[in-house]
Amino acid sequence: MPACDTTAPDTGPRNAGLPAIVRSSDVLASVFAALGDPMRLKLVAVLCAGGAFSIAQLTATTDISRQGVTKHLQVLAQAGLVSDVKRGRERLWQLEPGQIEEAKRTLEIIGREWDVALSKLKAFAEATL
Amino acid sequence: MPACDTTAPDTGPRNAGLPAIVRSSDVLASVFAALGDPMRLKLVAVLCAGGAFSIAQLTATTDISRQGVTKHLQVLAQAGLVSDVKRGRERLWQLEPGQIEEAKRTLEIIGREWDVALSKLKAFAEATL
DNA sequence: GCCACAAGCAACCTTATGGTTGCCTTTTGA
DNA sequence: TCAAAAGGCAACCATAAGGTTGCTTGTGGC
Repeated sequence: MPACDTTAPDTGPRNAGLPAIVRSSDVLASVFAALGDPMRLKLVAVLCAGGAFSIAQLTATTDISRQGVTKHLQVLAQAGLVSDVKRGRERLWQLEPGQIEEAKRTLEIIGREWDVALSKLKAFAEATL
Repeated sequence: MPACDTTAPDTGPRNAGLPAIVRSSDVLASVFAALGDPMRLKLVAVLCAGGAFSIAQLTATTDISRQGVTKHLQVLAQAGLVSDVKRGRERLWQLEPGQIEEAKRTLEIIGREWDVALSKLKAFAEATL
């Protein structure tokens, strides 16, 4: 897969102040991708509501197999959204809110930039009318 | 273990006060999934920085084919993140910030719930020491 | 020491996804 | 009026993703 570099060609929509979003887009995309599945979203919701749970406990809240849950947890872990701790013969999973904060901040930036762009567009339209 | 069962009267993580997240999880997941790809994230960044662009213009900012860009735009559109307007022989795409706001709000909720859960856990731990 | 429970590993299957190419339709403008 | 630009449609390909089953390993309790 192409690495999606930060400097776009100058033709067309030049990167007029492209937000820092694009720079770390791979990490960020992996976070969004991890949240982009109903089952994982549910697991996150369960974890964020409860604290730390074992795989068996988490599996009980779903209707898929334990292995399925494990795979989802690994996806979430790889995106840095959850972390695990071994305790005895079980492994407890809990939320790691850092990346969630990061993702939230990105969405804030997008929204803000968009507002700026919109107002510029509007000003331009009014000026040329 | 689930710490102090203030609201959760059961063994596992039953739907103990699951946030409203889960209800509309499918729509929400599709939004996150749409953002969960570096190329689409870049397209969103370009759109949010610039206003409205044609497919050809957007393609010029990437290194994939026009058809590839079209597919990505359709994914974004299906998630409600962008919308299009036909103008002459070209089709202009622009951001639709509603769903982005929604996603941001969800992440806020997750973060908040998690804080609450954490403080409960902490209180419990301190009480039993 | 032994049994049962929690989890890990690995193979496998099916479908979705990201990307391509080739060709057709619509619109523009000289 | 007709060539070229913008885009749509459809087929195709490779690989990743979601899920399963079966078996092995590790731990705890009696």
